[in-house]
Amino acid sequence: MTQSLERTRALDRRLDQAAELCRARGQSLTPLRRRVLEIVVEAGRPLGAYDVIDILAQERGRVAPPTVYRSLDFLLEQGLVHKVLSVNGFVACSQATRPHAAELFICQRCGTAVEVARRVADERLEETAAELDFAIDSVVLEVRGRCADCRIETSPPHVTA
Amino acid sequence: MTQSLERTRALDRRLDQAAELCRARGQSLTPLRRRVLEIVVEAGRPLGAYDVIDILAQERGRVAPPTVYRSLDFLLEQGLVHKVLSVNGFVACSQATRPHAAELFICQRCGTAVEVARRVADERLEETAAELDFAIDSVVLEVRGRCADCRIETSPPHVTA
DNA sequence: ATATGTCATGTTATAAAGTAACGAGACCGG
DNA sequence: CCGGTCTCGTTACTTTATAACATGACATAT
Ligand SMILES: [Zn+2]
Ligand SMILES: [Zn+2]
Ligand SMILES: [Zn+2]
Ligand SMILES: [Zn+2]
Repeated sequence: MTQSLERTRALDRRLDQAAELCRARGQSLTPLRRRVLEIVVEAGRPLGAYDVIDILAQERGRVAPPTVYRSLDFLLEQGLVHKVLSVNGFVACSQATRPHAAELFICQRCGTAVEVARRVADERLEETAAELDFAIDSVVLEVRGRCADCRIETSPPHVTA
Repeated sequence: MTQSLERTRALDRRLDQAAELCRARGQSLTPLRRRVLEIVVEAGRPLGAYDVIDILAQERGRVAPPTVYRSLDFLLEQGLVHKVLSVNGFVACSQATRPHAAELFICQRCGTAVEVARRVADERLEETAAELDFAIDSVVLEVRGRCADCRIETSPPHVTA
């Protein structure tokens, strides 16, 4: 668990930016919410709500689900994390300056989830929606497969819990 | 529950085709699996596994979850149904001749899910995967919003259970 | 016909994910 | 001080999904 000072500073900066973003919206990144975000950012891959609960519980004793779900819901609303339906998990947004639909490449071996900036779908998607006279509210795009590091490996998933 | 004879025949034909498809693959669409598929087709929108359980239970008494989940898993493998992550549901595939990723437009008011044939994503998706050196296994694309019928309505969701 | 194997299903129990409802403390403005 | 709002704690529960084991049907081999 020896994280470099540099990384710690970068993390703090990131959290400060998130706090500022919330403040600018008249919302507050409370200590709990900040810590939950920190946990998710540090993980670097999607975490289940109950993973977060377990981590928090080591620090503060029993933590009930609503405590964490509320914070995660808040972070979702603020666009600071994304929900990953494929794994029932939550991952930190890599570009949280404004809310957007996530486009994720999720490795089924190591569990990493890479968020892609460029809109992969968009044009044809909106065309199709227009043809259907369908009013888009949100889009879920999740690509499952093997990341560069894992595509050689034949071994079973290990997903370093 | 007065379904027209025509519709019943069309449904039977569809189920027969599914059976033939399985047979051609050395698999068997057993009575249970056929009935589960029928239920999902008849619903015309995503059903939860427990919805299917309830319907089956009216016909045969207590039905335990594994019974239905196994059938649904089979139908998923055969590409006869799709899982809809957004609603934890299962919907009949509208073009099951060969397996494919579903691209679904899901109405959040009435619950219908329209499957689109044209690949909305593809080109740019594969480009991006190539750049990441990511080996695609499957793609989840779910568009949430309001269908043509529901986009006028302001009332709350009713999702005719 | 008896044994062996495979497949589908039944059955029990439990895990994993998510939410409803209520209450207590902090904090702010009247 | 009081009333509202916001955050979090707590209890209990619902919904979704799976593990593990048992049974019955059918096919094939001895
Ligand atoms: Zn993002
Ligand atoms: Zn990987
Ligand atoms: Zn389909
Ligand atoms: Zn609708």
